[in-house]
Amino acid sequence: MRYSRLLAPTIKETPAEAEVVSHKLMLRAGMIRKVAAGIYTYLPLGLRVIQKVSQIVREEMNGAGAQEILMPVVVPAELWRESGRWDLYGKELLRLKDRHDRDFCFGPTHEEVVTDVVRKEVRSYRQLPVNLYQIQTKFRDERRPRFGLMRGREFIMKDAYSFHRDEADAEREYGVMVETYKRIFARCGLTFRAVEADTGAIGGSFSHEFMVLAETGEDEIASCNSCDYAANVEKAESRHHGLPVGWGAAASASPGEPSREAARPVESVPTPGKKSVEEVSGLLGVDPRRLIKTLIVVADGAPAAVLIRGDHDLNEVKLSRALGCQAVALADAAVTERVTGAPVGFAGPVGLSGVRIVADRLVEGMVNAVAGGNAADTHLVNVNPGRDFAVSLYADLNRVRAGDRCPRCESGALRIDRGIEVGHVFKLGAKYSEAMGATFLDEDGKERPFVMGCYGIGVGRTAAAAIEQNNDADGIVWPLPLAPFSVLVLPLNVRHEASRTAAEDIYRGLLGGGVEAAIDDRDERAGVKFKDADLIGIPLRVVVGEKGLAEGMVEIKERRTGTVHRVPRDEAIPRVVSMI
RNA sequence: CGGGGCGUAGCGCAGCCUGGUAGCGCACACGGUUCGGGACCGUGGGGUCGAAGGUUCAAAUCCUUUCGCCCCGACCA
Repeated sequence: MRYSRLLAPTIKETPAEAEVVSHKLMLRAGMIRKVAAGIYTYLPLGLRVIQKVSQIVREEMNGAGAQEILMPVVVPAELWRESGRWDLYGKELLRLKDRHDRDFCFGPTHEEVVTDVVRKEVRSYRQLPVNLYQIQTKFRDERRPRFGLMRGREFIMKDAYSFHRDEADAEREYGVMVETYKRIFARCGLTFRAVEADTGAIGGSFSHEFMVLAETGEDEIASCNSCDYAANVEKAESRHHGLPVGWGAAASASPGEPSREAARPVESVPTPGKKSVEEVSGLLGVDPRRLIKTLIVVADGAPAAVLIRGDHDLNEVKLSRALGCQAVALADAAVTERVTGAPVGFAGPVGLSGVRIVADRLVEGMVNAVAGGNAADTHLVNVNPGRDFAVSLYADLNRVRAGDRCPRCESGALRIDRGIEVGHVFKLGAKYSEAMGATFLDEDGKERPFVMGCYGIGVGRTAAAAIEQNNDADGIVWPLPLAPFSVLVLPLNVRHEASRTAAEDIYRGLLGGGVEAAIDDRDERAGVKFKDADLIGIPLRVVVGEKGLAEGMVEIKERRTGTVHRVPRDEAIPRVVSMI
């Protein structure tokens, strides 16, 4: 590619709309341009990167035995009604009508379509398993698109769906996909982790997310420093031993003996103006672990009280899963006061009526705890679960923190990192096949629903994540496999005949050798070309200058390290080839 | 969806409070000088001030409505 013909409109100033580095740099490097909120045009450089990611995905998926197909973007509502998701999916599903007033949607995911294909075309267990994937533009009408390609409304995704005769084979394929994904992200040159994830609205039995580690990630992931346990914080557990604090020095993360402390009678104590755990524990001189924190929440419209040990935080995702409800939110002051009969800050489980009380499993063993008194400026001490109040449900509701003990191994502690979700694999089971009557005949001639799996990769998001992880003050530092070009030949002065000719020769030689090369043949000052080259982030740069050329030399510079290799011009091509 | 903010040249912004001929930097075009890290000088083109309505002799500026975009939160295969 000749830069003089390339539409790569780089900009010096950062557009105001960009918040994260990948978005800023994609705009500045002339890779993408916004058309509407969360909707972008991919300019030539951006598209080349997308194609690089796609090609890696394609090769690895094909290598794993999957087959590429391409499904429609516009999907008739009937299919979504069959699965029940037409009514469940909500506003993220972009719905439209055709000229006959029939309902359609713009596919945000394609379980229904692919299940429809397979139920029509696959009849026998002999035809299984089958894994079909596509790389396609999706649309989800996100409430709040942001961060450029990281969370767009329209985005390119690889989605794969596998169909199996039984659970065991689905699990086998799941394992194959996990390994395939690891290869894909490794080939992309990314630092990532596969973590256990919440299955969310799509349902299914278990799932893993693939997280590219980056400060700006929207997700938090907990991982063990000793074993290979890693999970999204939404789902992560820590080791409790099911105990309260073993009174004395033991911390939550340490094993302890069950408390032998004898239960004492409840007493009311004045705690004027002391609302937070810190204030109350400070006033009473007790360890925060001895407090029961009572949160009033609204779960699918109904208020409930949630009990958490004082030093812990509520994990709302775990709570909503435990309650089996769709939406959980902290209640506002009015609801809290109505439920507890007290100002915010003095809620407690004792004497609460009319609301469900759910508690973290750690609360169950607490003895002589401190809790709100459901009256202004009042707390209760020596509160004991079971004796003083009833809990309708105990569950793990604790949000893990760095330093918590690993739930899987004896010695490990958890650390928390931020990550960008670039891939997600699910075991779906028969949810869609049953809903849509997608069945096959097994060896016994018995009709059975397909057992399914689904596997997604955000292609554009992967490119963005690569930038989040690979950039410096001058711009993008592409990992070679994702770079729009491997090498840029840069004649310093195209009006200098010998430089231009030498650069053209090298450029053509590289192309002839199958190297993805570009040449900056613009009549621009050297500084401008250098700045653009750094911004765009092409891994290798061959600089052809008048002085060097006089000595028969050119320079090869590595974008990532800044290392410059001075080589004879005739050796430039083999040197470049050896470096990529 | 709740809260906050912003829409003025392609981009980044000032002007608005206190109404009176629409500005700056970058980018762009032309001329000259320059030429290994986003050059300099000069000249020039480019604006329905997001849109609609209202107040006023007069609206980018004040009022109302509306659309778009951004941020925080909630939410999110």
